[in-house]
Amino acid sequence: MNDNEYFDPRDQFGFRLGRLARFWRSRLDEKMRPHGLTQARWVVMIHLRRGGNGFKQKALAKFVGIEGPTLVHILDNLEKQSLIERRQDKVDRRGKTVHLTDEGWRMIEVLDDVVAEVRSENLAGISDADLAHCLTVFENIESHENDTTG
Amino acid sequence: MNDNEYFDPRDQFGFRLGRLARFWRSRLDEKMRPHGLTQARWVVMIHLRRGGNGFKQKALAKFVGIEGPTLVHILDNLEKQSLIERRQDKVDRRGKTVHLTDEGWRMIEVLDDVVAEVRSENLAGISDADLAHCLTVFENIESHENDTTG
DNA sequence: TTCAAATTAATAGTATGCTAACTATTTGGG
DNA sequence: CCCAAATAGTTAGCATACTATTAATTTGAA
Repeated sequence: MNDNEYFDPRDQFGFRLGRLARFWRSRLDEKMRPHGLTQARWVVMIHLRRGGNGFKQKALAKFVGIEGPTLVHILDNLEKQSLIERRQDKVDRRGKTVHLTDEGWRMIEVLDDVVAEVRSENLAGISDADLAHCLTVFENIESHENDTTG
Repeated sequence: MNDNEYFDPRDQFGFRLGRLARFWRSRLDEKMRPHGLTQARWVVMIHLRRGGNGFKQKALAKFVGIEGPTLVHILDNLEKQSLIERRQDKVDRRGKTVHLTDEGWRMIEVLDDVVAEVRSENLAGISDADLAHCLTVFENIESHENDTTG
């Protein structure tokens, strides 16, 4: 008997999660490549749109769920592409605020279609209820963050 | 109204998936660090155990779900740690087979406990049925691999 | 048999993500 | 006021992941 066929979902979950995340990223990167963007850069731009311009970098990193230095590198690239700009914060000279440029806004509109296409391909045949169920499980797992009291 | 509260699960799925995968990896890496291992290296070792020693590198990469060059680097590190060894394939001199060392087997036994601990922390309060449901959704998404006929 | 095509692993170069350490600035206690 | 501590962003260095390319070897067709 091939024991590859018999999986305990608890044993498999972490590995499958990572593999699917790689799969998802690679599909998105592939479709975005002609536009010169990547998943990571697009995610940052989307959070700027959602949260409004003028985020301080630290707040943006937290909103996106990445660390400061990771954001720095992504912003460097987005700035080189003229899709965002950093401005010196007038109140606190340590800080910088991040803003989408006009070109950035236009890029988001273009990429909305690309992203919608990838989503509909990846999620074809899967119901909203199934996805919502997954998201609930995801939230439960993340909520165990520092809860090692058991 | 803060529209952060109203999420379409289809819009959110990709982002949440990536964020949870980062969270999972970071929890595992943190617990494995004292043993000198990482999630990526451990996943390769676990697949060697599951599939038996003597994989050709190409087959192992496919089994793990990563690309050849990524595996090369991970094997370089595992070999430096004396946890695996590469052997020249006797039949096909282009190929190499990968084998767990005695030390590798011992490490796996030690890490089984660590991994079980992380799993039980991360998955506390989540039922097998919920996880199995997620895995089914994951499979459905991955099955759309090259199915862009729509 | 011989040489082009395919195959296997490795190397080069890039992107993303992390922690630790550094620089500049602000804040707060003496 | 002044200096220690905190904070914001950056830099350095590492691991992981990818694609494109290269080197060695095998395969297969003329």
